[in-house]
Parts: sequence; C-alpha cells; structure tokens
Amino acid sequence: MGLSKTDNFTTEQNELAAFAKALGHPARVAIIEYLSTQANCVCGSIVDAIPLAQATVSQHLKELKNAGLIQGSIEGNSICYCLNPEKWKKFKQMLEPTFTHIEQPVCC
Amino acid sequence: MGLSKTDNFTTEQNELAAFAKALGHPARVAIIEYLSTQANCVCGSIVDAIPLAQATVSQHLKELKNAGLIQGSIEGNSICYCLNPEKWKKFKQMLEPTFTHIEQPVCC
DNA sequence: CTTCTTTATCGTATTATTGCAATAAGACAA
DNA sequence: TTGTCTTATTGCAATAATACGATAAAGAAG
Repeated sequence: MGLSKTDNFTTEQNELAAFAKALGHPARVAIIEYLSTQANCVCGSIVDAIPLAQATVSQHLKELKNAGLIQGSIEGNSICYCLNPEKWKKFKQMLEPTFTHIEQPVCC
Repeated sequence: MGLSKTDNFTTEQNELAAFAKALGHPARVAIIEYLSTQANCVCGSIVDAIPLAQATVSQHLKELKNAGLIQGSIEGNSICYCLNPEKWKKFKQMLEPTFTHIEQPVCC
C-alpha cells in the first residue's frame, strides 16, 4: 500500500530503519561525507558541493535533520549543518551486533 | 521526478546508499536482526518471524539480496538466507570515516 | 526602507515503494 | 502422475520519494 506497517515492529527497529533510510540516497551520503571531511558546514557550501538544485538539496537536508543525523544552527545570515554525534553513536551501536556477527559466520 | 540522479554521484556513494536503502525498512531491519541472532536461516522461518504476508516478506528478501546484504542458497526443498559477510564488511568500512569523525566533533 | 543573500516551502510531474491476494514455479513424496 | 510444501512472481491500489522552478521568508547590507 506504499505505507510501511511500522506498528508491527519495535521502536528500535523503526529507528534503525529511519537512520538507514535517511542515508539511503547518494545525495544524502554525499552530504554526510562532506560534513565528515570538511570543516565548512554552511548550508550554501553544501548546496554548491552537491550536484542538484538548491531546493532539492534543502529537501535532502531536511530529511537528514528529521532523522536526527544532522542538526542545524543559525550562523549569522546562514545556517550551519553539522553531524549529530549522539545519533550517529546510536546508529553505530544498533549496527554493532550484525557487524560483530559477520566476524564468525555460522550459516550455510 | 522520483528518479534518483545516480549519475551525479560516485560508485561508492551509490553503493553505500544502496546498502542503507536496503536497510531502510523496519521489516528488513527485523530480517537482518533475525539472521544475526538466529541459527535458523530457512526462508519459511523468516516469513514466520516477520509480521507481514509471505509475498511481502519474499519481496523484502529480494531487495536485501539485490543489495547484496544477504545471500540465498538452496537447502533441500527450501532456501537458506544468510548474511553476506563481505558486503557487510564493506558497509561497515564505508561508514567508518563518519563513525570516527563524530568522536571529535569539530563543528558548531 | 530597499535590495541582496540565504534558505525554506509550495506546487507539480514523474517514478518508486509497500502490501497483499492470487497464482506460478519448483522440488519432493506417495 | 498427483498432490503437497515452499518460495517467487504478477497485478493492482495506495502512498511515498525525487527533482526542480517559482516563490516566500528572514536577515544583512546599503
């Protein structure tokens, strides 16, 4: 139905899915990579770095913000978008069990 | 347009996005968690563990398989789905720079 | 106040995703 | 062969996501 049945799953499962979904687009991956390597966090610089229209980049930033992966703060006339360390720690923590599991594959 | 402009991004960015996108649904998170904790990998057991119709679960399994996060092997009359360790290692490796970066937040 | 800069939102077209019933396809058993 | 069990595929309806031009909103600069 195009509508995810989130009620059938745990809060944690939904949160992990939300993190992953937010990262599930190359433009948003590029934004995160940019923020991980650049000291510059001004919105306009991100827009310049991503090969999409300003409106589209703004939309992607909004989704990353909604998922909590980035946070925005007003910096004079512009806006500074930065990674949200706590959410990323949680994201990492939720992936850890699977990352650990694949070290000793037990299956077929 | 509903069509991702993947051409504008690197192969790596697209691959990371594909991994993340595959994990971007609670049902698929639940499947991965199941495979990370259960020794049982038979398709039917997964279907039983996920509160969705068989056809829907089969579709989610297909997406995880397309992304490479799981692999299926014929096991007698049924099919065994397991995590693909190599792809998960790559996934982890691609997230590492950001996981590392958030240890020393340098931004606003 | 006016203008410019910066970012967000709206409207819209297009395509993708989700979900399930129904059905198909394949292997195995009798 | 016939039936059963297991998994995949098809077809469809409903909803979500992607992209961008146009426009709005809010400050800064003059």
